[in-house]
Amino acid sequence: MRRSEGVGLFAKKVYAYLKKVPKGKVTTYKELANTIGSKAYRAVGSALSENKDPVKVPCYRVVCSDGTIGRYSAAGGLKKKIELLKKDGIKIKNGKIDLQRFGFRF
DNA sequence: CCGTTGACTCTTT
DNA sequence: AAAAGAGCCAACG
Repeated sequence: MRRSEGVGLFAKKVYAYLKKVPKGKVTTYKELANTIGSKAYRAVGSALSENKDPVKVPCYRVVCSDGTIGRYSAAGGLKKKIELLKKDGIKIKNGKIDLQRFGFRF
């Protein structure tokens, strides 16, 4: 029963696709999962929480589908995530992101 | 294999 | 607007 593919094949795909997101843009958990070919929105987030390569995998670039920041377990916490996003050139409005402008579509 | 959990999302109160 | 409920899927014990 190959329930788990080593470290989790699913997570691997998440990392791979996330790396494709251009700088200055963000993606949502839903879009990411959909691109991979699954609807495991939650699994995507869980995979990112494991985040083995924070440098290669900018998890801060992943936000909720409604534009909210979501969560950030890495150093600095949610606050740091917002800072990083702003640094990428993403404008945050009242704690929310304009997915119309910054939401990257695969 | 089953039950619980979770960086989610959608619909209904 | 905010909270609660239902649905979704992968990882873990």
